[in-house]
Amino acid sequence: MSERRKPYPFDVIDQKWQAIWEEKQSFHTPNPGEKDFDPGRPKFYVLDMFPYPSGTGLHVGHPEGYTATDIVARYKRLRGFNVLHPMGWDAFGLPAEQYAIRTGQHPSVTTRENVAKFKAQLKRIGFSYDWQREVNTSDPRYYRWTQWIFLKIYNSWFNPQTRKAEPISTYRGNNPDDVRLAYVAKVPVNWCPQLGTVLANEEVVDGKSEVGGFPVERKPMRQWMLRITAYADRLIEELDGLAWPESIKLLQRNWIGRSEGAEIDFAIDLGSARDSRAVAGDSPETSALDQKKSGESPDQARESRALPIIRVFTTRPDTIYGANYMVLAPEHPLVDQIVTEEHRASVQQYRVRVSAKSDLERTVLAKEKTGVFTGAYAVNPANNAKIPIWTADYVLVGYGTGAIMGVPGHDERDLDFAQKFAFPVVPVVQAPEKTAEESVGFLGDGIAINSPVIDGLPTPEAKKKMIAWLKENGHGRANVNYKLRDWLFSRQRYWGEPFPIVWEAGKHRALDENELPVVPPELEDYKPTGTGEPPLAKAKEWIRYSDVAMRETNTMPQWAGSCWYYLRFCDPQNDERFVGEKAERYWMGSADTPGGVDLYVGGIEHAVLHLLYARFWHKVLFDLGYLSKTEPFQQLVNQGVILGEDNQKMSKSRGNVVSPDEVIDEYGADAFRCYEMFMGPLVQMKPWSMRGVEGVARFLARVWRLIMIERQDGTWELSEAIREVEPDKAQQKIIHGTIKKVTEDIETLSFNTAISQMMIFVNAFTNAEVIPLSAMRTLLVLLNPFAPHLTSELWEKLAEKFHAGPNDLTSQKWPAHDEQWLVEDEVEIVLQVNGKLRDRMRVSILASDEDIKAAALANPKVEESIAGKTIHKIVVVPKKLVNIVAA
RNA sequence: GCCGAUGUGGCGAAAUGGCAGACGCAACGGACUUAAAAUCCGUUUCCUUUAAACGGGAGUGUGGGUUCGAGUCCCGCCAUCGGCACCA
Repeated sequence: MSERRKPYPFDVIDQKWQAIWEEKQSFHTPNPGEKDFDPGRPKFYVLDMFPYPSGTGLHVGHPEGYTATDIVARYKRLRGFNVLHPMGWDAFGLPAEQYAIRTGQHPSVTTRENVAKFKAQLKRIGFSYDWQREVNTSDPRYYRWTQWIFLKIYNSWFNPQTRKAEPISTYRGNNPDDVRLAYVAKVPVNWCPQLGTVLANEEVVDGKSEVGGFPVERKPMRQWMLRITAYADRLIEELDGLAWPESIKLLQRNWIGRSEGAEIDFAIDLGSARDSRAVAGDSPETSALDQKKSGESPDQARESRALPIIRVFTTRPDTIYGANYMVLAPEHPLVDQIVTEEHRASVQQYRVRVSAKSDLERTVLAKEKTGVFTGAYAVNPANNAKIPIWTADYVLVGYGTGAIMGVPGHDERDLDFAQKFAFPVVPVVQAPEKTAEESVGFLGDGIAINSPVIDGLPTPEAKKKMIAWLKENGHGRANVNYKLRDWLFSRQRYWGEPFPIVWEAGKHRALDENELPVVPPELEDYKPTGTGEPPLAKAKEWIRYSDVAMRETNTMPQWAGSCWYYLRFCDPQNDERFVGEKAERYWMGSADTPGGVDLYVGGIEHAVLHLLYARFWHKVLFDLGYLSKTEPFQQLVNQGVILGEDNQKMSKSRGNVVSPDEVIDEYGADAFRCYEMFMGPLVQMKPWSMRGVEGVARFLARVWRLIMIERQDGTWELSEAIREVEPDKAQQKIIHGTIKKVTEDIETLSFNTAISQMMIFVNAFTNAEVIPLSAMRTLLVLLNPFAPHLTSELWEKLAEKFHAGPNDLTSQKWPAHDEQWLVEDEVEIVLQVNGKLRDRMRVSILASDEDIKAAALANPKVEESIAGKTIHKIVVVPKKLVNIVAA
């Protein structure tokens, strides 16, 4: 490769301009109040999802989104905006820690090396980041504020009245620890033995860890949780005003999984509950998770003092007359209380069997329903029928109340279960145009039947009336449930933010803000303990906070740092505040939008992880008065995955990974950037092609040779063809057409077609004997965001010779197109007969519809086609076509 | 199973309801060259007529529909990809 002569000296040019930008700090953006800040310009905040600096360096997928945002950033600067375009490092994370486990090298050392490598690679591509704003989540000056935000969350609660987070001091209840937005709970969590840590639901895919693909088990552990469920409704509602892809909004809505329905209380039938202890139990334990809620409901206090009840959640209260059995999740705490002696052994056996199953076996792989009878019975409050209570693992302890009423007539799963265990099946909703019998298995809305209270009512009304009836009679109430669970926020890791928390006499307590940052101790051994105890527990000195207090030894998940980095970019050096008020208001306070970052580009893999977590933190900080907007990201764009040349996902094992370095070595940074954008629409998945890079490189070389010609000795000089002349009419048309198209295309992120248009421009000038200087200067500005090195060099060359303005392209103005050059005096009109193309003709733009009709009918090809037919209609579309309908 | 996205030449793709295939790749032909590379010019959806040219027909996964006119809008189906997945 190396011997092939370069089509233009991109290697020299790239280095030269990167050095100039670095030296002049061309892309540094001052904050309000700082030197050189221009308040007269509008602001634009364009952000990339910052990378985890892995040891393997960048592949060509990373810079796809980065190139898109860089083009927008450079374009907006040329349009006179103050542009915030930063980059940083999501630097806490597993690989550095695992490397440390293998080698003993401190993760901070590995991280520093990887960051240096990433940064060098990004700089080679010529991105116009403001490197003075670089942040690193593993830097104590950064994570000090991550810990500070945690304290804010810890010291807040969600007031359901105001629907906002408020300082915990405003809470009037007895125990603030019950309502904090950060709390400790012993719950079944996703424990991954291989990784030695627990994981959030969002990090578990098909029962395996998202990182590494190791099996994950359910295990009850004491962990830190963040009360994201308090924000479930707002996280759904406040998506509405955002310019995000509908598919991502939908993904988030589905993940939150709001469903409206009712809670219904089923009394346990005393006649069958032989174990007197169960009946005598005075704790109205009704739900595995929502005890607090039920404890507050007024109608329950009245009736359940003496009797245990089973509370279920259903979205179909209108089907209650069809409920002829109940199921408790195997983990449901009431199972032990209600099971009869006769069935205790089989229930116990069943529970053991279930607990040995992985999530995968319990869900995806479960082909047949399983379950056992508890021996106990409940009473259906609608018809007082005595119905058996079973336990079965198709009911999940983590959703709703962990118990259901079985309605085999109108629920697929219940029908499966009923068929397997031979329960009767009663239709209670009649499907449209079906008989009652045929309505078994019908899941949609119909008419209530066999249901005295609501007979004849259509489903929506039947639901309402049934809920009202249940409420009136003290058997239930309307309720909303979510799939979203609270966010499991602690990890058993070394390389993460320590919690600013100490434990004293079994209770947690927040450290004071001025004790931050809490820096992790040096360790010799970073290995997970394997017991679920975090590695920090090994630092015996460090964990002793005082004679009576011990430090929390869990660390925060990697998401913590990325939850607010976009805020820190606004004011990264601030040691007084997580972000200065003025800077936050300026960069994050866009007028008339709910969000602050104007354009956020990144991978779709964060649709329900980072993007949900960051929105949650943002709302808490907004509620507490620290931020200007309710949402962090106004416009979101997901770039498509770049596949290998073999159309497969890029991976080391397939050997199809392309590194930006090899591409830049051979074709230069500008060709790399342009190809990334020319491949196809930004959001689309598309395969890499080295041939394609070559094509784009040829285009850039043609631009070079429009302006430069090669001497005998192989050096380049400015072409004599460039003259200070006015472009002719045809040239004006293409110049202004290109200005218009490229401008519109950048605004809509259609970079591929913008490049196509510039190719057309260049092709049009390629063999011109005289090339107007102004045309070239326009082209260089338009192409600059895409190919900044090449255009800067050529701009300078032209400026030197023609003494035309400053020789720095970055201080130029984006051109505006002039519509007068785009209007034509004559247009081509398409002639159709019955919608089929027959001929074309040129007519004056001033021709009337009548003129055009007459000319069309006089056209010989048209005459031929309509010969012997009757004309029914003639459609004239001005400047476009004539369609003659004839038969 | 449910939800969503996408189906256009040999390939990446383009097309406010109005000339399908812009632009690029690959391929083929030509110019330049002793030769090659590079560069420049041209051809290139498929079928078909013809000695050749001019022609003719079909065509955007598939079947319908709306419309003077559909790649584009509507309904059904098929395929691929992605998400969720016993969520009551």
